[in-house]
Amino acid sequence: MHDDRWTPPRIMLAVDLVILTLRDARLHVLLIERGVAPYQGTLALPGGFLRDEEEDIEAAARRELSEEAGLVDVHLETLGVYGRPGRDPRGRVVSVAHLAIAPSLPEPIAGTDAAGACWMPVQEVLSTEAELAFDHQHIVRDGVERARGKLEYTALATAFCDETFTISDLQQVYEAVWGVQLDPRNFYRKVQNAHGFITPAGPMRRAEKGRPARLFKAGPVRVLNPPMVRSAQATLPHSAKASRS
Amino acid sequence: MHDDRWTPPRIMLAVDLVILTLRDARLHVLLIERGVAPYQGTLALPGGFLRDEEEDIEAAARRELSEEAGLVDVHLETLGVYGRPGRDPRGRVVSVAHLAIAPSLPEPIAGTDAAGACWMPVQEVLSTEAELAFDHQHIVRDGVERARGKLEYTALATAFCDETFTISDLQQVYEAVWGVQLDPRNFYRKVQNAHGFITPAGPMRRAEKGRPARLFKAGPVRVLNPPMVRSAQATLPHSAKASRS
DNA sequence: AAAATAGTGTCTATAAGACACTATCAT
DNA sequence: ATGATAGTGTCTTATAGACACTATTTT
Repeated sequence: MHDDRWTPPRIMLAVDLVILTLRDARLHVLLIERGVAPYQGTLALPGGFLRDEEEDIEAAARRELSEEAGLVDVHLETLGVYGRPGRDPRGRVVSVAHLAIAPSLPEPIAGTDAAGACWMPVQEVLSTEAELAFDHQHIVRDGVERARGKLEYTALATAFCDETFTISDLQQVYEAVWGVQLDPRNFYRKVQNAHGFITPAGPMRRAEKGRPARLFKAGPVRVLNPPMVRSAQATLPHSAKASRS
Repeated sequence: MHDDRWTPPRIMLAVDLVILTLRDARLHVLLIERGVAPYQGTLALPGGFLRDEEEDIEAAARRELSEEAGLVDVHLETLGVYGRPGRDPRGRVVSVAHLAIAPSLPEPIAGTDAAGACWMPVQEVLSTEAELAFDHQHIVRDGVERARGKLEYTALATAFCDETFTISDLQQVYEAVWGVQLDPRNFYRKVQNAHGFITPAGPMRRAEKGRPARLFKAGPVRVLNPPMVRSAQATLPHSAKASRS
């Protein structure tokens, strides 16, 4: 079928990171201004090549997460493979994209590298045309889609929160990621009924403006049952809908 | 931070295929007996290296699908990346696993290559220890998990069926992939209520033993609403459960 | 007291699961 | 007629969404 001397082609393997977080109730993604060609000066996802032939892919992703964003111990999962020929002018580069979820952080970045790192609202990234380097806008879109879907049937939302959080903190996550408004009363009930989703974190409380809320921490369960269905209606209590009757 | 002459390592990229189908109401996966080292003589997933540096990854997967299984025009999606160092004794090989779903086929294989190809019940593959080459058992497990999950909220089940099919054909898919038994009456209602899941295919029918059934074809919708929830109970009408009362 | 957020309860529509019943074929 | 599979209807229970109401804080 083919030449006996044939050997497989060698390609370059990169990891890219879609790092999502919440900043003032809006979903943001971490972008870095590229310092070198190609796409010098253009915004791009943090990432880089495998360091050597022995490095594990997830280890490389965690290394970039630490080097470029100063993040450790955050949720990290494989998002997909992006390897279309021609996506990188340097040659055949196949990138393994990862999705990372970080709790809200005060600083834009506390990392070591990456002077030009910034948190950018996802909405802006996805609405603009040809703003990001490579196929990174497409990767961001896929990452956000993944997060939206997993919020429904897994406990991923807690990855956006600090160690302890209130139920409205959690609601803000759902509202920001899904881009909808939810009824706090029904949300409260659904979260409580999802067995193992959240567990009380001591009798502590926290205040600021209204009645102090109970604190919770992530529960033991990763798959929600019943799931937090994102059904058709966005539950804007009784507004909008335009005039109808 | 690093040497100016540093260049990224070059790795070998492979594609592997988890091809699932139904054979006499059981879920099967296509395996091939390896003809060359490493793992010569061991069962493995069909797959192979990228042919050249220009070949697109999905194109390579479709090529292997055709060469090794004789399949064209079947459902194909990326499953994941398997690149742990040491998984292949030939060096650093990163494999992009794909999930393919084929309708029931009479022949074991009609392909060109692959003399030693065979359909193997998934249950056997997953229950045996260290039976498959490389990390392929793990990949099969992930592929089956993916299929199980997607059956719930997408129209993937129709990919297991021929162009036209009956509702019990579809039910067999769910029962085989999930490994449960479902009530035909409730299944009928749920499938019909999932808007756009299936559409009638002419006034044609088909018979064999009982009353002829209506024929349907895959509908336009890819995401099911409402989903086909695989809830806790397996709905074995009124059997088993062991003696209890 | 007023404003604001936290948390509970109640009502209604919808969907899931259990299962009786009717329909249409081959033999 | 009988057996087998297809398809419909009905009942009960659980859950989603709408929303009234109570609780606990700050100002």
